[in-house]
Amino acid sequence: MATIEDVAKLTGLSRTTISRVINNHPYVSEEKRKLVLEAMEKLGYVPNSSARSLRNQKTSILALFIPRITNPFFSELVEATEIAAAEHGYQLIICQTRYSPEKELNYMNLLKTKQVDGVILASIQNEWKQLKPFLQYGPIVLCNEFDDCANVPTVRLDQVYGGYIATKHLLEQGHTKIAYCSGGYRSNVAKSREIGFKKALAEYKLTFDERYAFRDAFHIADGKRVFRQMMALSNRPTAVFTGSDEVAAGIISEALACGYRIPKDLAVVGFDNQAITELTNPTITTVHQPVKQMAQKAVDIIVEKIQTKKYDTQEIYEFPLQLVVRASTVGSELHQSEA
Amino acid sequence: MATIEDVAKLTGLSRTTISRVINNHPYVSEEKRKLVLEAMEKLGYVPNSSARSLRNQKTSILALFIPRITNPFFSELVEATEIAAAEHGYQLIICQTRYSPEKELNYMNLLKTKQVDGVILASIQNEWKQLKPFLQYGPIVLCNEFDDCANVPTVRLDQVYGGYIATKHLLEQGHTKIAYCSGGYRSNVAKSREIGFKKALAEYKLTFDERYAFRDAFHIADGKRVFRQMMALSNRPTAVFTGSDEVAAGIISEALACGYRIPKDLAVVGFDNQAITELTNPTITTVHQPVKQMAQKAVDIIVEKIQTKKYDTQEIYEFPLQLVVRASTVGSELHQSEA
DNA sequence: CTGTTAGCGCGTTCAT
DNA sequence: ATGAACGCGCTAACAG
Repeated sequence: MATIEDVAKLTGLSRTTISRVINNHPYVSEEKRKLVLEAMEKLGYVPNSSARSLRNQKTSILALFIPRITNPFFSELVEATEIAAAEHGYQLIICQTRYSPEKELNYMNLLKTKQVDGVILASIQNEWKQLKPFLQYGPIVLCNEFDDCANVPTVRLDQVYGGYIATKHLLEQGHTKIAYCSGGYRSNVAKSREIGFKKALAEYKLTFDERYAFRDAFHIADGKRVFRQMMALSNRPTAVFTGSDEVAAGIISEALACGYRIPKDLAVVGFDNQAITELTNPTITTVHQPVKQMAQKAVDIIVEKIQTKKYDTQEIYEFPLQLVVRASTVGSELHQSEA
Repeated sequence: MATIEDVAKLTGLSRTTISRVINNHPYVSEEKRKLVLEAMEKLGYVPNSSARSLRNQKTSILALFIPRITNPFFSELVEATEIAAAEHGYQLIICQTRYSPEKELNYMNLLKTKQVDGVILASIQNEWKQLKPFLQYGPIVLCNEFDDCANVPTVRLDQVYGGYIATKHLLEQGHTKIAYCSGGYRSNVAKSREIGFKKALAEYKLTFDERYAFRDAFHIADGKRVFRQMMALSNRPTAVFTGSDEVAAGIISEALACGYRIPKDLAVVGFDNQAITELTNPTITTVHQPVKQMAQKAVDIIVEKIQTKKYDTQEIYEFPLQLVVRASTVGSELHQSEA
């Protein structure tokens, strides 16, 4: 392992000059610069990251918190975040909280121990007051998930609007008995969608029926379960809003297996616009989320915060959502509403 | 930011003693140990990772190389690897090569600059001779992808057998014109499956028809394209082997859209046993890969190599694959072969 | 333009 | 059982 000292010796220069060449400092003669570069090449020298991190108080690593990566929404978020981070010269450490507040808090120590320069929270498992103290060690940026109490930059999507347009679409198809699915009680994303859902209902003079609410639907299997629960109700819904395409796909799958027809017997709208929405039969009406833009913005922001060292600024960046109409809500026998 | 020095001052002890407490060394009186622990608590002290990394020549970070994380197979691999790494006290940096040899080589510098303690390659974009020189900086373990020239630990699956059982299953259904899809020419995983594919054909006295081979199928869209290409052939295949469930799903989707029936007009077998295999209609016959075990083993191995510092040992750990028969290959009108 | 020097925060001989 | 002192590899004053 060649060190900067080895390069200095070989060239007969000082460590400082070598360091200047490494960091592209001015005031190094072209002659010596070439000499150094050659020596580095010859020795296979590369600066040691740990030493640089210690000296510069900077690791060039970001941590991204997600519940689980096998959720396609988060896969896409990780993909985009990793690419954006790389563009800024940052590496990305993945932290899967698996919906556990303890694991989340534990991973937060990465910031405290200075193993990462900043944390991007794409999901939140603790109360903000639990997380807030970590702000003294480095920047935290919320991306996707949010918390009104959090005095940090937040990049998010207009989930109220998302819940609204999806529900309104169902209402426009003539449905009045619409069930509601979401993933988790704790998530503000889910809560916002529910607000949008209710808002749409209210516009049609309908009230929210708690018997139609299923707030613990995350996976495909949950969708299948929810379908059976819905069909067991005395006054069955004719449409269902879900918080993810996975759940929607599960509902559709179970419905078909039970001999029901989609959307004739049950209209289904998903969320996320994942690849499966075009593979199931029928294809799934859903809400598209601009994940790439959101991730890019979150990285841009955190990189800026790392530089300015001002962490407790509440800035909100919101991106719009878009309804994508497919076959799970509009059959040929029904009137259509949107292109 | 409290340092070890601050704790020393507060307790009136030396830095050495504090360090001993941090690292659970013996020869520290219970009395002082408690004193130190209290002081650490009071100051909110936590050891600085960069300093420890520099001093110990160890970062406790692993790098995992994958082409792209949105491929569900790799999502699952990342999930399992992150969990296994955490169990060993390691963090995981994600490196998406996006099938680019340059990006792969670039990420390899993480090992050279000592930013990570080891590299797990789940895909390979370069010739082994390009990668080999990095072995002098730290351990490289192959996981999933492999290379016969590579003198490093390799954790892999029996892909020849995987190609064999999937193809044999199709042959047992009476098919004789079987197309072949794979992802990439470079991958030894794909090459192995092709060997198994041909082996099964040979047992049935059939020869491989190059016109039936499509070696550039990765995504859903590729599946759709391949279906159209197959149907444009003069002597159409009646079955198709694919290297991923995504491609299989794409083929099925396009086939149905074109009015064909699965498996009656075309039997399709996928690979990976992803969630979508149970969502499409018909469900997809596929090959299950024990990703979790593979990831766990790879992490165990690399952690061991980091400790022993012996990197160039060619050890091979192979896990078996399993055929999962679903509806895309066996219809009610066909004779069935396996439970 | 270049070199000398002093740490960044920690762990670890080697004494005592 | 405890401490003094050195150095991991690098960068940033400060001199010159």
